Amino acid sequence: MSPAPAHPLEEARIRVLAAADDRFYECGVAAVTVAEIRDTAGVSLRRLYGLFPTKADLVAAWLRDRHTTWLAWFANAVGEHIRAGSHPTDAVFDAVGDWLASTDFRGCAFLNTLAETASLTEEHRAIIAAHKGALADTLTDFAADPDAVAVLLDGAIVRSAALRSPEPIEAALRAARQLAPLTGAP
Amino acid sequence: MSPAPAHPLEEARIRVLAAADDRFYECGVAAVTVAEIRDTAGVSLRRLYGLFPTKADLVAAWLRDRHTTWLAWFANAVGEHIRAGSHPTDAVFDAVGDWLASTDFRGCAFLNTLAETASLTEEHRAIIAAHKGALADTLTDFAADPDAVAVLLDGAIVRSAALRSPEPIEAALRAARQLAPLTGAP
DNA sequence: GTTCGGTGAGAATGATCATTCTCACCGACC
DNA sequence: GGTCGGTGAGAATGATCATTCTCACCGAAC
Repeated sequence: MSPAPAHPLEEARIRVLAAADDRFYECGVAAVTVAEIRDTAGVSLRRLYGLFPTKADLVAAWLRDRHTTWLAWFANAVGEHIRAGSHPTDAVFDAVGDWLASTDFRGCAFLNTLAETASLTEEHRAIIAAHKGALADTLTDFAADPDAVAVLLDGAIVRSAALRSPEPIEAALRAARQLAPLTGAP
Repeated sequence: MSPAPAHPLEEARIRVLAAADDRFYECGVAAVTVAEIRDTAGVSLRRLYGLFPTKADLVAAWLRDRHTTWLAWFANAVGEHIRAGSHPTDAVFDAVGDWLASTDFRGCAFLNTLAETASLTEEHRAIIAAHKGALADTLTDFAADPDAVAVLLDGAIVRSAALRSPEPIEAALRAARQLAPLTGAP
């Protein structure tokens, strides 16, 4: 059904990145060993190191991959809520609210990784900053003050992780509804 | 000026907690070794382990200590801004804005520690949740919707750390000013 | 003066990793 | 059939820790 992978190498790369996303997000970068990624991906250590010469390289590739994937998921989820009748600003919070309520929610992967200062490279920091910038950019289509909505979203995400409850998204939505509306929106 | 320490033991405990706060906040819990805490505090490993049987115990004591210290600093800083003429809600953002702009700002210690899932105990998680709950409680005096303001504050803190700019606090303040005002406040 | 509980300094222990290396194997080409 | 580049499996290497242990020392009590 899916297009055949160009190379066995490409296929291994995809499996490794999927394993990295699974393990790194659930347990944090520092807590996951390269051996665990190898086992989850079902590739040999040799191939893993051939694809990503160091663990830091793998982390960077994972962050880049998740940056793309998460924003795509987000745009799609917001679109679905809008199509289901939500006001654009509300839809943004509905989408994130769905995520917060999912059982495998573990906070924002980028903020979590940023907090693991131990082995973070400058490249990692740049990817994380770019992701948070891109989130605000995405919101330009849905809110009059995208930076303010981004603050509400990230605040709800981290407080939800800390308090272990999806409740903060409701406080965030209450606040968002009092913000100046998007001019010219339907 | 300060009351004389009851015991040399008590004095050592204070120095260890100060060292822990200095190192853990700057570098993250996982990146700081027990030996580094010993050197910074100037106590022997033996005494350190006598005071805190495991590193996890030290982390828990540090979190509890910082919980008290940070909230006291926050209440005081907000009070100063109010005395200087700020509106109560504004004062909350002024206080956090000062912190974000300081050179040693490294995000929220509690959220950072939460992200280091590796060796986090249930006790740690409980202290972190309690801290975030207490922050919202503190805001009851300064805002009509303390949970919404807490979301704005935490969002500004993490986005400021990720983007490496104190700018998000301004977006948060813009949003806060559009929130329903505190009824009965001066 | 001697003895003893407690102490500092720092070495020893035992884990846990990231990364590299070894070796036996396989399929492609001659 | 034989050779060879590349591969999987997993052992070896070298660090880095948290935690414990050793030993020599000091001041107090007798």
